[in-house]
Amino acid sequence: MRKQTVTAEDVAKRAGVSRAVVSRALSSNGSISPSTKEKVLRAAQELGYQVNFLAQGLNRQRSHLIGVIVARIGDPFRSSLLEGLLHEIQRRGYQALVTEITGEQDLTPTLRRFTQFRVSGVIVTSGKPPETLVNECVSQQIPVVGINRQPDIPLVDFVCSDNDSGAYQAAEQLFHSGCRRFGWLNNRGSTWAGMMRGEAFYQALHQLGVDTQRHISDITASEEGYEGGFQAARAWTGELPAGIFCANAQLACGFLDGMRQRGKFAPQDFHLIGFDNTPQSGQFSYQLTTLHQDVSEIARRALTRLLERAKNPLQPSRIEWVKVELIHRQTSPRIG
Amino acid sequence: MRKQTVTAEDVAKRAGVSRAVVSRALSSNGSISPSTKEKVLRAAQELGYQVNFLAQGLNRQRSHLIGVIVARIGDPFRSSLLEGLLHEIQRRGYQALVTEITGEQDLTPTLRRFTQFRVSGVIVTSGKPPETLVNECVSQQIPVVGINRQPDIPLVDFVCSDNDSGAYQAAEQLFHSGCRRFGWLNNRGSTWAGMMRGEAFYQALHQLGVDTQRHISDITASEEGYEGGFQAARAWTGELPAGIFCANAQLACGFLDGMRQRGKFAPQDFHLIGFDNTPQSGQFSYQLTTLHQDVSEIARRALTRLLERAKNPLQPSRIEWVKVELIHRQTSPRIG
DNA sequence: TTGAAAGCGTTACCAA
DNA sequence: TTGGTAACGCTTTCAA
Repeated sequence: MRKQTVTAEDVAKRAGVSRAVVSRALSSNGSISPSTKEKVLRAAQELGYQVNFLAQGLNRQRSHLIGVIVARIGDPFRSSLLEGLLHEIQRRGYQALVTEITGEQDLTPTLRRFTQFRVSGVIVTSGKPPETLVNECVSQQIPVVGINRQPDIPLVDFVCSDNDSGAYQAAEQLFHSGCRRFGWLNNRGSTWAGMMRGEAFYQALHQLGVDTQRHISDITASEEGYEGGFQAARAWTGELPAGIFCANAQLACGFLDGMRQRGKFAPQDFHLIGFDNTPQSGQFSYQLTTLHQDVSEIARRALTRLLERAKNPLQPSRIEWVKVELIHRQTSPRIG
Repeated sequence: MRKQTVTAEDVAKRAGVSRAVVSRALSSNGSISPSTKEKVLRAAQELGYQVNFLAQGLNRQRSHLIGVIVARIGDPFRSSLLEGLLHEIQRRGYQALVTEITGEQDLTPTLRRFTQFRVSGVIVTSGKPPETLVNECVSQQIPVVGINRQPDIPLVDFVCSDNDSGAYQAAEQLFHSGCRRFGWLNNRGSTWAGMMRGEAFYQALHQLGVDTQRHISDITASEEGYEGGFQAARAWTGELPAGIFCANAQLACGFLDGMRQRGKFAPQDFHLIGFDNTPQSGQFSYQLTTLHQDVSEIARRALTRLLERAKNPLQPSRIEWVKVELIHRQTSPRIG
């Protein structure tokens, strides 16, 4: 019975050279004459040689793996972000190691596992990794980048959608549509990004001359997602604000439906602007005016930051803000 | 400058034993006295020792990685299936290697990459891997399991939702609701699962005494997903069938919206039953009657099959049908 | 430009 | 029960 897998040794033998030469031919790392290189390549081809990434990684102290931490993939925005990341990771010749966490407590074992695989980098799209853990990564020269997370960890880069700009655009759209009473819809225990959007919304309205104490109401959902928005709408008792801004699309769609059930519709009875521009928000039944997050661009930048920091691990932390764009749909139609 | 990573050697030194003993203490594989085992474990703990999975995998010829092939994660059903798989993979102590493919042509490089990482198994949720490639896996003792794929590859196991049963349940529900003219909605270039559902629907209606030649119409969407269903509804010219069964939830929601735009509503103007029970299908705006696919159960069985075949690579191919359940909602209300 | 050899960190076999 | 040692497959000095 012959050996199952063909190794560099086999290729070397066939090409009449040494293992070392084979390595050089394939990694184009170290000098080699064009003719032997071709000879080796042909031999490798003929034998169907495939590098053993485990051995390669062990030797180089780094695999071609990139760890991705996600949560609640069922959420449409999250899954589209993951899709963007996978695409970009593969495009750059890496392979994604994906872990879904269900809470902060999963972060430690996950990050640890990633280091055990000697990943080339870690992308965090959910949770807030404890600083000590991140330091472990840093000390092992593993770059970490956070997406839409609070950018306050040294030596970690962040790529975030421009929440401020989004909130301003929303505030202006609502204000110039004639709204004078406003609502801010978010769920209890929101993400950092959600909270940023809320704060910026208040600020923007303040700058537009709105009395933020008296004319903005917080609408707080007791849970996240569609269900949270739905319940919040059903539970709302006060007067309905004319213009409502919402932390994300799922909440917004739920709110829309909850209000619909009470016989209230946008844009007739209130305006509503969401965030994320998930596929669902564009569907006929919702047609939600919303801020588009450019997941492809976010993914591209995240990878760029990762690879750059791999070369230069101690450079200061960088934060990149990715432009968001207001998509005008029915729940707050374009003005004029 | 001290060494960056702590190795088994370091632990051995500290515990006053050999590397081999350390290995045994951690893998509980090979005999070791309880006292030394504890000693080693403590030393490992104190040093914060973590096994290098690359080295381990290289030696054992198998990593603790499981490759997962997906496509269009943006689709709600697909992302929930992925979620289920990730959960199950992690629960069993493995780590998922996820690759998104955009077409059949991505399959070969992906599968090849998986073998280069010496994965413990491959789960295919999209695409139909060429038999030669699968044989490569088989010859390397890498188990492959397909989910909702056509079960016709030797030495590969399959886990599928019970499309037949689902189609029968749908047919009965529609028939007993009084429908006598039927429609089957699917998109051009559908998946195998979609086609199975259609065939079974025809069969079921036939058994119920329906003249399948004259009383069932094919409604064929020119593209998949919501958009496809929406367009199909807008483009439909014939008489609207009383009871429509649809290959999946996205198509169904799109169809519902497309009809809604034309002033036609379910269940007043027609009945509609979808497949998948995605979160969206339960939302207030759709309330789609649909067949629930149990993704957790599918994931569990897939992993079970994978691990079992790892032990016994040459056993005959197995197909498991996972029960589906009709969820009664508004588009075809429960009878009686 | 090439080859020999020394690792990379584990595990598994074989003696002791 | 233990320790030595030979793999696992690749990369990378260092000489030649």
